[in-house]
Amino acid sequence: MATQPEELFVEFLRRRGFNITSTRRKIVRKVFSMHGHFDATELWEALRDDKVSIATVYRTLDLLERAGFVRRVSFGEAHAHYEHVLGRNDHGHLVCRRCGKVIEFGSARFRTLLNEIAEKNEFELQEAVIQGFGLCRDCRGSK
Amino acid sequence: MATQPEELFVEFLRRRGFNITSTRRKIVRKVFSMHGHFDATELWEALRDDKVSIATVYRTLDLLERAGFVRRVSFGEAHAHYEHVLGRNDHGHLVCRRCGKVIEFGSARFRTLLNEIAEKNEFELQEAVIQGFGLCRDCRGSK
DNA sequence: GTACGTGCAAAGGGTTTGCAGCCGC
DNA sequence: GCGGCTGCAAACCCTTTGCACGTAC
Repeated sequence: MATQPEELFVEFLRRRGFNITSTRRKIVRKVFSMHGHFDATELWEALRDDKVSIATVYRTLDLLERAGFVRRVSFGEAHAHYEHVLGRNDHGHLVCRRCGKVIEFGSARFRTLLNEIAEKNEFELQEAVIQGFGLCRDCRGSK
Repeated sequence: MATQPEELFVEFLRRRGFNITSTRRKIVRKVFSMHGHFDATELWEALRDDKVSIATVYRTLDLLERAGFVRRVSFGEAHAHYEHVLGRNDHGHLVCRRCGKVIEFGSARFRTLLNEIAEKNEFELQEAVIQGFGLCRDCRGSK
């Protein structure tokens, strides 16, 4: 049984009847080599040697998101950011409004609370977003 | 001392040296007559009789956001949503991915947890976003 | 060989901006 | 009257899409 992201994605494609192409392999590989968060353009630039079009980057990110390999996150900017999901625990973000730095923290306790609330509302919870906005240590002083 | 949103906003404008215009008054008034969440276009349509341009709607929303009268919220769509803030408690959202319904819940306990985490990271917390995505009661069945 | 995937360029949708005229102060 | 405010239209940016060609199967 496959455990590498690339192979897991290939399995996903096979199971769903999608073609397994070298472009898709290159993109997944790159996605999982990215540290932290990235947007579509950053990913595309990281792939410049592979001559992949930005359109295909978007299409593959969409596929990866549906497959649950990648999660779209929003840091208050207009455009989307992504993070890969495999082998990561639930976590939230503290986002600095001044320098954009993102601090992650475990969000298990938030999950528990939110599950209670979802249950009370007969809501089927699929995903939780826990984020704090403000100023990081380095930026507090230079207000 | 003013307590109506419109008068509070006028005070804010005066204090900051902005002009108090009839357009700005119309927009605040309409913002605080909106129930729940709205986007810029919905607000603009609600103002159609007042012949306000969409550009001014955006500019005034920006002003209202800086003044802390309005909060920008993201429901996973590409464009921004807003909600007014005055006289409202901290709350989070459960967003239905199928029908878009938004259920609000009190988020005081989340705040407490998040404050602890912020403190540990020497992070100055200004705002918290607590959101759950999934399926509401009505949409669970018709999956 | 057929259907799906890709690159390219153009279109799309939400948001911002430059500018000329208008209005608050 | 001056400087900020507004409407208009054009510009912007990120994202999606139509189409012709390429590639997996």
